[in-house]
Amino acid sequence: MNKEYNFLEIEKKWQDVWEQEKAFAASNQEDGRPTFFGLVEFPYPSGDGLHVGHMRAFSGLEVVARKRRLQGYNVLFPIGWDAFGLPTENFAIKNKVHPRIVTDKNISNFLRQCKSVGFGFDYDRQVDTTKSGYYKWTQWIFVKLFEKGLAYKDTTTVNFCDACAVVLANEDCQGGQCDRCGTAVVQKEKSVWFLKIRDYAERLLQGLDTVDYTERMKREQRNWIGKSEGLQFKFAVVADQAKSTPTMSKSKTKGVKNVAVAGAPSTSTKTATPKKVGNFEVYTTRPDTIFGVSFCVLAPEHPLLASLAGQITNKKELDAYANECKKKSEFERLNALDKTKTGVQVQGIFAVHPLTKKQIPLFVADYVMMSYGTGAVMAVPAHDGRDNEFAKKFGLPILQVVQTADPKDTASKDGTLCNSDFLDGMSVLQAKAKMIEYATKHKWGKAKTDYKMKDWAFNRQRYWGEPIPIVDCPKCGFVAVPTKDLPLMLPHLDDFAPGADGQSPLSRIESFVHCSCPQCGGKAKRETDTMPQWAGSSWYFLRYMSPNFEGGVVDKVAYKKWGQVDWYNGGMEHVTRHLIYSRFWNLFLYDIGVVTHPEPYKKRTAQGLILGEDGEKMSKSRGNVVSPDTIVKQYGADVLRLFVLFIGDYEKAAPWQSGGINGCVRFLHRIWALGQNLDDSVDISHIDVNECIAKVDSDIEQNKFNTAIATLMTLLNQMGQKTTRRLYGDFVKMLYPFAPHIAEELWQVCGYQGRLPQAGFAQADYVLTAQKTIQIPVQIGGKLKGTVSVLFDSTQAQVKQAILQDPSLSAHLQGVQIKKEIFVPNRIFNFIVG
RNA sequence: GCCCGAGUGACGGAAUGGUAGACGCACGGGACUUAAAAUCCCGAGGAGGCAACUCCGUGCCGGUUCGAGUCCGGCCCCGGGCACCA
Repeated sequence: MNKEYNFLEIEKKWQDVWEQEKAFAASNQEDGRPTFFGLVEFPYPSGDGLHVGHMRAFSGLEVVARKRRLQGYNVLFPIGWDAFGLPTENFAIKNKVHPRIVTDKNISNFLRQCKSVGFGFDYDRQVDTTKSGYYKWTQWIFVKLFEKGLAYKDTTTVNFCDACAVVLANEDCQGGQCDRCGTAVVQKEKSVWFLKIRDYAERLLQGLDTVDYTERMKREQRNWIGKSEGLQFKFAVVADQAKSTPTMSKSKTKGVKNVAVAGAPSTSTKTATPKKVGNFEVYTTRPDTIFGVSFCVLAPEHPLLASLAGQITNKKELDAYANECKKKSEFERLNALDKTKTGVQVQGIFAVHPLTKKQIPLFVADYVMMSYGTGAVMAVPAHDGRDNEFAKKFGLPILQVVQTADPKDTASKDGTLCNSDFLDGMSVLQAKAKMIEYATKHKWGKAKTDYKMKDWAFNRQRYWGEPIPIVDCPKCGFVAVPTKDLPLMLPHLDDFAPGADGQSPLSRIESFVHCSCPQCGGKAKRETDTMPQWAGSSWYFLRYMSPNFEGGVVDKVAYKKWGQVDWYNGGMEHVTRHLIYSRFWNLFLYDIGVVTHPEPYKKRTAQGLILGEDGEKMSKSRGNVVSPDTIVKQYGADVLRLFVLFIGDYEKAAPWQSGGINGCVRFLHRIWALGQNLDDSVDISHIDVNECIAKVDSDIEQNKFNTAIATLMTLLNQMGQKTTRRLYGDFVKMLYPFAPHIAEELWQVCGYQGRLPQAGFAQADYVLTAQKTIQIPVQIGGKLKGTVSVLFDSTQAQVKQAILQDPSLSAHLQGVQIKKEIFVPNRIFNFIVG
C-alpha cells in the first residue's frame, strides 16, 4: 500500500458498498444470533436540514450498533421521520406549497445527510408518520382508546397559543410558553378531546422502577406525574345569620340539607342556629395541621360561588375579581415579580370547621387553582408559606399547631403537634395517619391520592396531522370510524391556513365534514381537528419491527423477535413529553394485548447539546449553527463522527470548537501512515494492549465516547512509527465503530482477511512478553516525595527494598521514626512518621 | 421557594479515596525546507532557584483520613427541572 489518505474517495466508495450490500439490514429471521434494538429519536424533517447536534445524538448509538455488529449481533438500528407538524405547515402556508411536497423534499435531504456521514441505519425500514399506511394505525390506536373510554371530549379551560392558533397539552407549554413559538399561553374555554393519561399515572410511576433510565430522567418523570397523598374532606357552609333574612331563598345546590349544624359555634355571638346552605371539598397533604385552619380559600371560578349566589352578599365583587384573574395569562401569573397575594372575602357565608365547629371565613384568591385538587384549600397560615402570606395581608389569625426544634422553621415536617386536641404530642407522621383514620371513621373525609399530571389535550386545529377518526351523530353521539374504513385519509387541500375563528382547515371541506353515521347510517358530521405531533411518535418504535405489516400495529412474529427497545437515546427535553406519552400508549397497547412488554424501552440515555461556538444554544436566529455538510465536505465524515463524540462528555452540553477538529484530522492521517509500516518484528511489549481494549469496550457501553477515543489516541502514540500486523488490525477494529470508512479501507488495503464487521471485536488476550514495570508513588508523612520503579504486583517488602535502594528517597527516611507503613499494591507506599 | 447537576490550565475536557491536569486544541522551542504550509521531535499549572529542588495549587470556609478534585458539614456562583400543586 502506498496511497495518500483520500477521504472523499474512500467515503464514497464504502457508502456505495454498504448501500449495495444492504450492510445494515436487520433480519427478522431466526438465525441464532443475539439481537440488539438500538433506537434514536426520529427527527422532525425541517427545512434547515440536520445540524451537528443531530449528528451527535445519532452518533452515540451508531457507535454501539457498529460495535454490536462486530460482536456478531443481529442489529436493528432504524431511522424514520416524525413529519407531521406545525413548522412544515407554516412553511407551506407562507410559500404556498403543499406540505406533502415540503415534507418529501425535507426527508430526502435528511436522508442524504444521514448517508453522507455513513450512519448505519436500516434504510429499508424507514417510517414516515405522514404516510397513510402509517397513520392508519395511529388512528386505529386512537379508536381503541376511544372504545375503552380513554378518549373523551370535554368543554373546559385549556392552554391556548394565540400565535399558533391551537390548543396545547400541558406537556406542550412547560414554563407557561408555547413549545413551538415561545408565545405566552393563555387559558381559553374550549371543547377538547382528552386522553385519560391520568388513569395511567400510578402505573407510569411504578413502571419507572423496572427500567434502566438515568436517575435524573426518573426524577423528572416522577416530578411531572406529581403524586401526592393526603386527605380529602368536606367543609359545611352556613349562611351568616346576621346578614341573611329568615325568608331567604332556598339553595338550588344538589344535596344541600337544611339541617342545623350541631353545637353552637364558640366564636359566634349570634344566637340563632346557623343554617347549612352547602358544602365544598378540600384536599390537603397536611391533615395533621387541621386544628390550625383559620380560613378557607376557593379558586375564583369555584362552582360553589355560583350555586350559593343567593346567600353571597358580594357576588358582584367576586365576579369582578374572577374576571381580573382570567385576564392574566398563566405566563404572567408564573413570572410576575409581584407575587403578593390578592383575594376577596366571600360575604354572607362561612365555612364550618369539621372538628371545632367554629365558623371560619371564606375567601376567593387566585393562588388556589381550580385545576388541582378540589379547587379549594384549608388554610393553615402557621405552616404554609402561601397561607401565611395571605393571612398577614388580610389580618387573619395564625395558629401554630406543630412545634419544631427551631421556632422559625414552621414548615418543618419533623415537629410535634400542639394546640391540636387529641393529636397533641404526636409526630407529624403519626398525626397525619391518625387524622385520616379519624376522618374516615367519622365519615367526613377519606384518604386521597392526587397527581399533578393532567389528561392529555389531544386535538389541534390544524391541517398537517392525522385526522381524528370520530363522527358526531345527532342520534348516536360520538362514534368511531370503523377499522375497515381506516385510514381516514387526510383530504387534499389547497388552502390549509387555519380558520380565523379557530376552526380547523378541514372544517371547510364539505365533502369531508358531511358523512353518514357508521352506527345508524343517518346524517352526521366528522371531527375536523387533527392529532398532535406526539401521536405519531408515541408508537413508531413498534412500526420499525415490521414497517410494512398490513394486519396491525406490529406483526406478532416480528414483535416476538425484537420486543423491547434495548437502548433508546434522545434528548432530555423529551423526558416529560414524548417519553411519557409513548410509555402511556405502550402500556395501553399492553392492556389490549397488542404488545407483551408493559415498558417500551429497557434503557434510556440522553446526549448533551452541541452549543454554538459562542457557548449559546445553536439557532438560526443567533447565526451560530454548524452544518454537517460543511464539515463532511471539508474534512470528511469520519472526522465529523469522531469530533462530535470527542468534543466532551456525551451526556453534557459542549460548545463547538472549530479549532479542535484538527486533532481528529491528524489522528486519522497518522493512523493511515502507520498502516504503511507494519512490521511483525517490532517489540510491542511496552504496550498494555489488553487494558486498552477493555477500556474502549467498557467506555463505549457507558456512553464515554470521548475517553474511548482518547484511549485509541494514546494507543496510537504508543505504537509510534511501526507496529505489528495483529496490533494494527485490532486497532482498526476498535476504530471501526467511530470511523467506519477509513477502518474498512485500511482493513482491506493492509491485506487483512475477510471484511470488517465480520472480523469480530478486538480480543483482549495479548500475551505480555515482558514483565510490566510500574511507577509507585512514595509518600513520607503524607507528602509525596517521589516514585519508585518496580515490577507489577510487587510485594510490600519488594517495594520497600526498592525505596531503600533509591538514594534520594532513602535520604528522606534518614533520622525519622517510622511509625507505620501503608501499602496499597500497585498504588502507593506511604511511611507514617513520628 | 423546592429538587437535581456542575465549578479543575488560555480553551474542550481526564482522574475505582492513592503521582491532579490523561487525550486534544491553542502556544513556545527545535528538525526538515530557499521559504512557507504540512509533518516529526521537545517543552509547558503557578511562584522561586543556574540547578538538584522547594513552596503553593481542582469556587470559598471547616471537618474525616496515613492520604481528599473525589467523602461529610456550612457557604458562593453557574446550569437544568418543577413551581401559588394545597
